[in-house]
Amino acid sequence: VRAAASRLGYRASAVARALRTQQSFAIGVLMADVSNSSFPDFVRGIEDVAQAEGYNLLLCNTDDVEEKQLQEMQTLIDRRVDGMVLLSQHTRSAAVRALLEVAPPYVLIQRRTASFNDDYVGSDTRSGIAALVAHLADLGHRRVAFIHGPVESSIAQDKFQSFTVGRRRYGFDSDPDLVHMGDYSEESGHAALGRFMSLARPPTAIIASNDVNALGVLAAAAKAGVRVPEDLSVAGFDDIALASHPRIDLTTVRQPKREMGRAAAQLLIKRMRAKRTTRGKEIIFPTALVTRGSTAPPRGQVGAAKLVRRTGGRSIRRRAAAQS
Amino acid sequence: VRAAASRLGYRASAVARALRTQQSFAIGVLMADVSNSSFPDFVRGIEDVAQAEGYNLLLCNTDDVEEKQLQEMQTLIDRRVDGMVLLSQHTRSAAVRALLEVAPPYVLIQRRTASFNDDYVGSDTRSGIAALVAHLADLGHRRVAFIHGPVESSIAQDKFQSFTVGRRRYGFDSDPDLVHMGDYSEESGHAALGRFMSLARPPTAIIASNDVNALGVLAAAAKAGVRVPEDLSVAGFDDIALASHPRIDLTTVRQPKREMGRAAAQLLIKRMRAKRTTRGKEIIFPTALVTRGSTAPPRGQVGAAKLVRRTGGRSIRRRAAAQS
DNA sequence: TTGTATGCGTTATCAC
DNA sequence: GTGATAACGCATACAA
Repeated sequence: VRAAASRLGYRASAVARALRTQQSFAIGVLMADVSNSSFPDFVRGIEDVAQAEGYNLLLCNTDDVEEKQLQEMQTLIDRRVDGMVLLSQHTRSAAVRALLEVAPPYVLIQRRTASFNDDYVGSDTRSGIAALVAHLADLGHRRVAFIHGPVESSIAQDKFQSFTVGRRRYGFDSDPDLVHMGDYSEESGHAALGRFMSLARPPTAIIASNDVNALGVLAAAAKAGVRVPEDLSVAGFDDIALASHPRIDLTTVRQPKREMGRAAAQLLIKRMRAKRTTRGKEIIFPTALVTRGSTAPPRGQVGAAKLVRRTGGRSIRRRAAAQS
Repeated sequence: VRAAASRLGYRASAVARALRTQQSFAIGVLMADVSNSSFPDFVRGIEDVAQAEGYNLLLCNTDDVEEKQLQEMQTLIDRRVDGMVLLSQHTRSAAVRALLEVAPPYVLIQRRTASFNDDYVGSDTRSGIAALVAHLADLGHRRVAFIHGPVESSIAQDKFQSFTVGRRRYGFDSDPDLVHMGDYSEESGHAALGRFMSLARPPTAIIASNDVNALGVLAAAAKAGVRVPEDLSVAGFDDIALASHPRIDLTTVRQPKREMGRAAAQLLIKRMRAKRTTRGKEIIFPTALVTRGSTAPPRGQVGAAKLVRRTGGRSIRRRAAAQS
């Protein structure tokens, strides 16, 4: 009957359907900036399962500005998205919590709120940093600088805490000067290197807040004539695509970003489909130390070098996962 | 009257409004893969103006597979997006054209369809490649290899044509072996280097299909012990963020991607608001040669090196724009 | 200005 | 099963 008419170009309106059924099959994704290399992998993972489950993604850039984030969240709510993914967003302020209160189901990635009952996908950053610190200690480093990520970021705080634990354990120097309060940007790495290298006693290694940040350190080092790893070891966190490039060859901690994005989307969709509200679930992915050429024994520590047997090429040491 | 009730959490439904007004204030963006570094900058530019104009972005990954693209396009149409941005997508096949026929306004980025009357935003790739070829010729290169992007890409074809013109002009060798049919991937660069270097007479320089592709060449060169630029000059196209990193330091052709994204969104919105249909408009951005450390005179051409005065640091030569 | 009815294109409900 | 009808939440047109 209507088959004939339908064949000739008719397509049901998803808008009308959304109004009628009260579900839009749209998922909002909030992030600081798509063009920051830290994020696209997560987005891709989210889209992988969203697409498979018939959902579309609404992308919002917040530039890490809470004001913009609130605005975009409101927009997504107005659009009646079925769910939201908050990728490394502000999650603790009263204004954000108030909006989340009236928001559709959501899941957090890379910014936890221990005090709240949210769905969360993250990675075992503490173990990752611990492995990294152990690696540097093995190489013989005792004067290790640390670039702190955004102060309000729970992940950045976790990393720092894990660093302090390791620092104590291995007897690293703990001058306040060896900690730079920065963020995840490349510029921040640039600035940090400048500060660290102008110290009376510069560090022999730097742990950056993440890979993008570490790229800034590497760039600044190259410009300043500081050789890596001969004069200075540098490590990052993330294992972005570039980190493995031979020209960069950055020791870092890998976290499976695309997988994490997938998991977040799955968690979210599950939550969206759930009839009754249950406790927030956390999925923590294991991290893995990826040893590359940017870390080596410190100068004048030739002895220590012998302690470390470089196997064939690069080595990846996996850390146990804490799944909950 | 209603002010009171409104204050207590009421928010108009964008879904209902969309149904009623027949405009969704959503723009669909189709791209191969967000996690490919070539794309996020464009997306960011699109979002800049979309956001300012009250539109939201629906993101779709097509993996450069026409089948997926068609599917996503259909989804966007079903969702009644007000417009679509086709970022380096298939645009010539009958199936795609048929869908575009019934689609809302759209704009093409980085894949032109001269035979159709579409809105288009691109960059002056020909001039860019011409400048690059001239640069290599100035350095003394006469045996220059070329990695061809996806065969169906109009941009890739443009680049190749411009290359052949320059090749003839400067009397470069024109062995068929010096052209590798590849794509924009890093792997493609890897493969190309292997093939070129195993030639009886390897090239002294390689022009990659884009920066990501060039990164693959650099990586493969590093692994194969081919020194850049001493043994081989390498150039890319795009000027992605990493290209300027001191460790990469890639000579390339810059195109203002974020600006192009912005222009595309503006063009699209203009088209969406237009009452009568007008001719398709093309906006071509100028490109600029960015000379960095990955290109140098070929071995045994010390004389030629003198022809080129490296000014201070890096030099950027701007090319005139063709605006239409 | 303020109020009331109608329709956007679906899905769901109800009667047949 | 098949077909008519209401309702989703707005905007608009029209009446008051």
